[in-house]
Amino acid sequence: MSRELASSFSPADIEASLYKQWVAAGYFRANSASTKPPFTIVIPPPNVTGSLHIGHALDHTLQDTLTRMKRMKGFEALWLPGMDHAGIATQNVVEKQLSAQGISRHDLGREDFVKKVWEWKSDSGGAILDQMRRLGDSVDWSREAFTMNSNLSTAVLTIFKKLHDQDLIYRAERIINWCPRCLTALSDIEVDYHDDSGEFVQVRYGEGDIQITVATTRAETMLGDGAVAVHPDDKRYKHLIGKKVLLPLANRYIPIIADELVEMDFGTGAVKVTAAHDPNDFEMAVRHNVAFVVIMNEHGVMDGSGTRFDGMDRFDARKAVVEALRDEGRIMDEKRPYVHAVGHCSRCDITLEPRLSKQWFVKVAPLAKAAGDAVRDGRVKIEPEELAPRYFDWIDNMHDWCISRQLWWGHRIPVWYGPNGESVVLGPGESPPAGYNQDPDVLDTWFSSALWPFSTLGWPAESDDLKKFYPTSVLVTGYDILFFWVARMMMFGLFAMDGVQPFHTIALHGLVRDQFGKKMSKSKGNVVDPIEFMDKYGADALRFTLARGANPGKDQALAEDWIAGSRNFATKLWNATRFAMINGASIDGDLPPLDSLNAIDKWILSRLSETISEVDSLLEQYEFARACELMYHFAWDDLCDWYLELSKESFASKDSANTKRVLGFVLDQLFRLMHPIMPFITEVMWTTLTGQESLVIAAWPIGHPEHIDKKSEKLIVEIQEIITDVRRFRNDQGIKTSQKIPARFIAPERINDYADAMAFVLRLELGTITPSAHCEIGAVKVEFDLTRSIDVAAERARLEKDLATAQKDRQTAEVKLNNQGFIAKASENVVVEIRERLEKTTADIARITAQLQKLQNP
RNA sequence: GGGUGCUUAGCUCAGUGGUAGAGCGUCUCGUUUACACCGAGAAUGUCGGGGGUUCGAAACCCUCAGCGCCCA
Repeated sequence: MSRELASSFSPADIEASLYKQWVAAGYFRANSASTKPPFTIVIPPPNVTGSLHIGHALDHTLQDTLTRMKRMKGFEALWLPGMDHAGIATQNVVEKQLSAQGISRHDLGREDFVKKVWEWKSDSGGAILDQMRRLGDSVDWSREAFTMNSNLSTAVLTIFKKLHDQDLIYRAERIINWCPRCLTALSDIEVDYHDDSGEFVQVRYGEGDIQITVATTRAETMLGDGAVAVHPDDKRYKHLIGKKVLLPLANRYIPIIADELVEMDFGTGAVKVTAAHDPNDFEMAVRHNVAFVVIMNEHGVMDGSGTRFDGMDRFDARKAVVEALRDEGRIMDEKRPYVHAVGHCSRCDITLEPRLSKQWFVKVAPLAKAAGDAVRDGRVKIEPEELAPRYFDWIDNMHDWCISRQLWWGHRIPVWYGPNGESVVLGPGESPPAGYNQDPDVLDTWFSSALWPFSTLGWPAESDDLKKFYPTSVLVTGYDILFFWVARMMMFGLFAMDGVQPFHTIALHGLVRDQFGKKMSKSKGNVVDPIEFMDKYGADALRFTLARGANPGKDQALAEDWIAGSRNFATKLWNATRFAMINGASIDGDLPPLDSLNAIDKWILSRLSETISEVDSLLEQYEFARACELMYHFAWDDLCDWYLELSKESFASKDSANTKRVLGFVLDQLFRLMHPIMPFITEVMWTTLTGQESLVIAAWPIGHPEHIDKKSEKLIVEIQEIITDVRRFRNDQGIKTSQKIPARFIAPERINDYADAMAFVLRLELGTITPSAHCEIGAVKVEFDLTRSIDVAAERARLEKDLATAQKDRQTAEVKLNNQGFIAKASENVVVEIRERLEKTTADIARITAQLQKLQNP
């Protein structure tokens, strides 16, 4: 194995081949027969129609980081990949292709259409899978799953029957969200509400003594009114309750009813009740036995009202109805535009229509109760905790779930109807009686993805995978699909697996936003492409950027500059490693005994151990951003800026065996620590450094308590202060970095031991000199022979600034110590700390003042 | 309308009671035994407003204002 790195790091050259090697070596394959403890993550299945967007890149980076870390920690780590068949989305894609050829799915027929979709899937579906390889996802490809595969379909049939047998699935006529374009029912969560500019009109119903004015945003539905409702306590209308009022245009008489659902303060306090076209009205109608009048067909076209408006599109009808009412003098008030939230199809964005329709539902109450309790009693933890109330709020108030869809692509509802209206639910492998026909509808896609944590592991079979890897360890996903998917997995998981929760922890992350924190959207044109970023900066840079921005449950802003910054960080590490290896960094043999090391070596080992322990604990708590921050500063500041600089003198002149070994150790451990976040570059650097097989299967680093050395840390802080102050002096005096200055240290022995190292960093030539200037840092004096007089003004400015700082610091310390309350009540160590601060600043002030005086009267 | 979160440097964000931080950006200087995708140094904040608790508040409590998200 070559033990030298190329002069520059080129991600594009190595990433793809490294990934192939990892897969070929089988590192990502989990073994259900293993005796190691399991660690399982199932991937939130992307849509088969989807491609990798920046949100996936974040989600996958976090999951991969956890999986890789656990694998290194000795767990049998399984990250299970797969895709969702995405009913409506996929059907839409294929239908669009067909319509380009002038064919509709009905021309093909159901069987051929479904065949077409499968063909589409094998030709162009799953583009995202290759993009996951780019990102470095360490998923177990041998277990790749798809919600429409036969084993997952078996799971669907099994649970449908089980739910049905326990009366948790029923068929009923209800108001559901209907998409007049996709021609299917939608569940509540497939509805996107956004503000539309509509109208709000008040219409006078009735004649003579019996008149009442109602307010509505959907005037055309008045043709289907079955009643007018008022609040029972509303004095304005009390006398009208129970009377019948004339419904204009339709020329029918409808009752005036009283119901507490009506808000007295809203509009006129009287509302029209259109039982077949509004969910709230539906409820009232059931309570009061109001007639259901259907006036619109599945395409959103007026139909069945028996008026001249039949045949008009719903929006044309709205205008026409208002016009007709105006002609009759029945419009009492109009607000236009009236901006209000309107439901749209989450797939095609068309305005939805509430529609009375016979559909299949899951009775969620008992399931949701169990799903809420699992979190309430701590069996499932939501991270961050702040998001738990949102979960409860939703799951404790959930409506029954409409699961039937009028589509062809999906799991067909396993219910068969007999010639006389009988019905039978079939489990896997069962056949219907002769003459029975299957329900034409398919199940909501989320029905099958709710089974994902166990259907992918072989359920309902009692497979080895299921035994080994269920329940899964953690579910990592964006808070935006907490309701869509997470809650449903909770319900079905607890139900199907006899109360065993599908995962121990739900770790929620936020959304990726643009550099100004704005939501990314196609219309704003601020959408970024993760593939482009990987092409340009490498997968590691993208991963590091996303992980570094990932604070639990919080959105993150992302700018291309920041990915470039991560690339710079990768380059920095590369160059540092190259330099270290040229100077003989080594992992051969044991670390030298601690007491044989100099303070610089002891310090970096101490810092390394602290960093490892803290990063480990942060990653275990899903605190990716903070973990990255620590790694970044350890690597760049401690290691590159200080340790390597302070060690150069030793490499250049002395026996540096200890430092070479320590440096090798530090790099080895650091690469292990960073590998889960930046797998590619760390793999190349580590295998080159160590000559070993792969970091993917290397052991995770652990902190060494015996390496923690506060004394050395304190000493190095002192040395850093001295170096920084001398650099400031040189800078203020306009002395070039390259110019060597004769100098000497007057310092205590513990500092003086490192005079050579400091001199090397500071470009000082130590020796006997005639000083013409000096710096004082606490008890340390550094004298220089500048062979010219110093810039007095610059030096005075520098000292005066130091003086001001010291004075300010002393003052705040003094104020505290003069406060009797502080002395009496503050904790001992805080008081001691402030006393020390007072002493130090007092000494500093005296020293600086003396220097300033000398400057004036040399 | 109900719930919930946020407001800290020019920008994006950390910071759960003890001298205000990071990255990027800005300014000055610089090619010295890794690295200009770099180094050194510097500037920059009455921590949204007002009240309270406390010896001490960016942090805890109350209140107001603005912004955002979820649900209806």
